[in-house]
Amino acid sequence: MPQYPQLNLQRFVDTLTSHSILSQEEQETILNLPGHAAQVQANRDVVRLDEVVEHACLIVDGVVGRFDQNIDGLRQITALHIPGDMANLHSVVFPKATSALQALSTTTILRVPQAAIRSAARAHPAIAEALWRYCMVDAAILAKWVVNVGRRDAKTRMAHLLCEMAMRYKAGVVAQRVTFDLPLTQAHLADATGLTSVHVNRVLKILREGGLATVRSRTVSILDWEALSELGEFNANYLHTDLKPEDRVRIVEAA
Amino acid sequence: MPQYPQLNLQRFVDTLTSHSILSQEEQETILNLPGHAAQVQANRDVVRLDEVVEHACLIVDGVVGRFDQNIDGLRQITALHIPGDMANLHSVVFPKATSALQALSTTTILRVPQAAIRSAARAHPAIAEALWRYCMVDAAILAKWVVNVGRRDAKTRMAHLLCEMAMRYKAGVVAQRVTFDLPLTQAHLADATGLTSVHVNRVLKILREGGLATVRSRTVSILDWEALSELGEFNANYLHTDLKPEDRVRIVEAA
DNA sequence: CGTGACGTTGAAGAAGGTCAACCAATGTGG
DNA sequence: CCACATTGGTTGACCTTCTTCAACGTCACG
Repeated sequence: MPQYPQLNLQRFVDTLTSHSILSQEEQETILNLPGHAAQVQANRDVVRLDEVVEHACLIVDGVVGRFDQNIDGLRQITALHIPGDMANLHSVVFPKATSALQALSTTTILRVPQAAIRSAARAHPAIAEALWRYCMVDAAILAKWVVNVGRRDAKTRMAHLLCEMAMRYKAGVVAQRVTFDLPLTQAHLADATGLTSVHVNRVLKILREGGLATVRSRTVSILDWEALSELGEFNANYLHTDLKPEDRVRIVEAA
Repeated sequence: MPQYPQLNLQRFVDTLTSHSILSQEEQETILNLPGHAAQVQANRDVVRLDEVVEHACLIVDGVVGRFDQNIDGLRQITALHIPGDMANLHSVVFPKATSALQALSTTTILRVPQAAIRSAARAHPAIAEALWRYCMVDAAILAKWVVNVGRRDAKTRMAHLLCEMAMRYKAGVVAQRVTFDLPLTQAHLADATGLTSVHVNRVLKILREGGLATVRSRTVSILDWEALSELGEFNANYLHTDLKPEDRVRIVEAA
């Protein structure tokens, strides 16, 4: 299946071009990046802590979490990566992993050699710039998570997370309803929100009984987008999706 | 005072070269960046939310915080920037601010035009690379803050923050003691740790009475570095300071 | 059909928040 | 130079949220 990488890289290019301006040639350079697919079982590391990484991981299917933990082994997820995301693009500039990446469900990834990404970036400064910008969107999400975990109560936290994931999955809102696949356990949601799984369970019950959303182990159904996003104090700006064309950026002049 | 920018930019170059490899010429290019100094009073915005920024801010003196808040106006600091830090370097690739920057004490900043930074990056790919890497260190700190706020109790959180700031101030450990200037109020510490100022006060009392550290409104004295860093579960790796020369990175080949 | 992973629920307890008062230091205008 | 206001720090009493612990349910799978 020679088209396999291209097919999946297209989603990455789509993300890049949603905030950066890339010429046709530059886009094709990215589409032609090599990569080999691999499957990772749930709860297996994609990247181990302190590993020196030689590939960036494009998520093709499934979900991958970036993990850290406190001394008691209490885990905290600092990022969730879904299909189309380049999970550890930052390793292009920092090869040694400062946190582990773990598959949260059976996941298909495309390993793209950093050497190839680097030479693409070297050949096309606009690509380097777009990759940098991509990393900064990740950082903006991270900053929101600090606020979420630091200053919001459990219901609000969970609502915010569900809204964020809905937007990132580009799940369409139809008649206030949104449905998407989120293959996470309640324990994973707990690790992402800084709660216990018991409390996550109670919070989900409240959301369910309030008619806001139902979360089964694989699918999220938001029943009242308006209400849930208000509860979650959710404003999608920080995701930098769907930027108007005039808001997209390019510093490097055209070739 | 024509040497003024250079003097302060030197600290920024030092930070860059602590994880990136830059030639003499590249370093000088950064040192020769233009910039004009400005004073900002405590609690005044350096950058307003949604403002389209034309300058990056090098902190010369004082402390600046990156602020976000929940719907009730409860504030959360997502980053603290101290002298030598380029507070909003990411605005080079994302000019529109997604969070406000506010001075926490009377602060002197050096505003460096983005146009100049961009042309330096354009002329020297290694500079672009080093700036990208700098942003990724910021992001690594952010990820640690998520863990701190999400999974640690109040004492541990505060201890971790104090250790982090001590390291970033490069305050030397002398006979287990460390002292440095941290011009923050307890309310600021609360906003950084996701606690209330009342509880910050109680936690600081515990640290004081345990002989671990004293925090006055302007100076932090860590009395027992060993004990405080253990309590705070602090491991400095993520700060990427003092990398061994062979761990520093350069992708772009030498000119 | 047993075993393990995941979800659900209740009861009790702890960590931290809220409210309110008061103190000390500093600054300001008369 | 004093009256007063303001800001930041301190403390106590009470209350809420979330955690902890423990039990049990349910579904999938070997």
